[in-house]
Amino acid sequence: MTEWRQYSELQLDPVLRAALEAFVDTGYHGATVRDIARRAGLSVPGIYHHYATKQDMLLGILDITMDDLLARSRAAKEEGAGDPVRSFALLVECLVLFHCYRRDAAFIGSSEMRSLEPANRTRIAALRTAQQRLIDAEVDEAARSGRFQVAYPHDAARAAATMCIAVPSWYRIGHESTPEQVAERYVDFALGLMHYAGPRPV
Amino acid sequence: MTEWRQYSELQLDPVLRAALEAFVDTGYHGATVRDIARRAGLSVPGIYHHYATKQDMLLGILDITMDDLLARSRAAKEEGAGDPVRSFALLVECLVLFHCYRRDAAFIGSSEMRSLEPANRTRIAALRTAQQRLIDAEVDEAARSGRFQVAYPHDAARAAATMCIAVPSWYRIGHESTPEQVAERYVDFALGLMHYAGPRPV
DNA sequence: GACCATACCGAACGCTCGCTCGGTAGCAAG
DNA sequence: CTTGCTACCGAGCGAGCGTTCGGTATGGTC
Repeated sequence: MTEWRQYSELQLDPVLRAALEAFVDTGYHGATVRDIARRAGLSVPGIYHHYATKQDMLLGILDITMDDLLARSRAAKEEGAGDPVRSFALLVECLVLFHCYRRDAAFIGSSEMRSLEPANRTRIAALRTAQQRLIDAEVDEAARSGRFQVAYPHDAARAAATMCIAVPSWYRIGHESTPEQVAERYVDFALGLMHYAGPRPV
Repeated sequence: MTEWRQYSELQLDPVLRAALEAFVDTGYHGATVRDIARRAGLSVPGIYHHYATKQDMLLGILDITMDDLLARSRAAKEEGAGDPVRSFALLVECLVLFHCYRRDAAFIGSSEMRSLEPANRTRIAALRTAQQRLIDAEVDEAARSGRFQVAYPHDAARAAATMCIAVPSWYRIGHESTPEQVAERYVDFALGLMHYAGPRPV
């Protein structure tokens, strides 16, 4: 994954695609297997031929989504290797692009964590923690070298991440701004939040 | 509401208190009326003596919560009247304190909007829009006078608000930081996000 | 003492839920 | 031309859902 800015349609089989639509509309508990089947153009047993339980559908969506995000984030971070301010800016850009282009999946990823059974939640939560640590590491280093003037680096990193994660709550494709425009603005917001005073690194 | 920084236990009757607990644990659709009844120490018909439907319980919680937030926000804004930077800072402080002290109710307020029936959603959404407009107005004015160096004031205001609204996703009372400490840090983050360079106004 | 409103409850109604049973249709391999 | 595999479906199971019915107990009013 070197082209982390490049997005084509998310690769989901028809069942997961239908499940994702249903979960976005009514939430995991509110979505019925009959509704998912109708959206997929299948019967209810047709759905169960592919996935053993509704829980497995949620888990499948979240696994694919988090793998995609982590791969892109690692590539973005790599692009700025050696310069923590630049790496941080690229991570924010990546996070916003992802939450615009993968809006539905990203939205489910943050809103339906609690609908996972404990063992599944533990696994997915670990992926989300890994994602946050990528950001924390760059902020820590930029703060240590004095380029970010921030007294509580982890709090600041979390604040920056959460404002990106909230993007799907208001953005959708077709919005007056493109994902690239939103990402550019959010990089600027995030650097400001860190009280970064130098030149914009992206 | 002049003492918008003061918090005592949220005034909810036993049924709404139980419903709020249940909604936080499993979400609106995942919570059952039997579960709410058990938490309230009542039978199922006992619950229906007080509220006609489960939907009315969600609506009651959201109404009380949004009224509380809006009253506090208007008071906070008033305290900085005449100085938009100060008003904005007070609004952010108020928003963070609220999302710490009223964590559960605030969490439901942002996560269960989609579980409201259309007519109810419209009403509550209007309250949330009013809340956002309070912030927008101050950011607009601070940007117009050049004290906030931000090219897209509404995007910046939304970014600032969403990072505050996300606080309940990680904070709970008993956290190593007090609500007042979190609020102070977030005011600093929000002002940085606006590229504010002057003295801290709070 | 009759009346009424408030605050509840045991039992159950009709429905929908996640999920399964016992199939069929199509197709490739032997 | 049988066998076996994949991809499905009509019908329905048992459980649990939101909600309701027909009560009872309590306490205040005239």
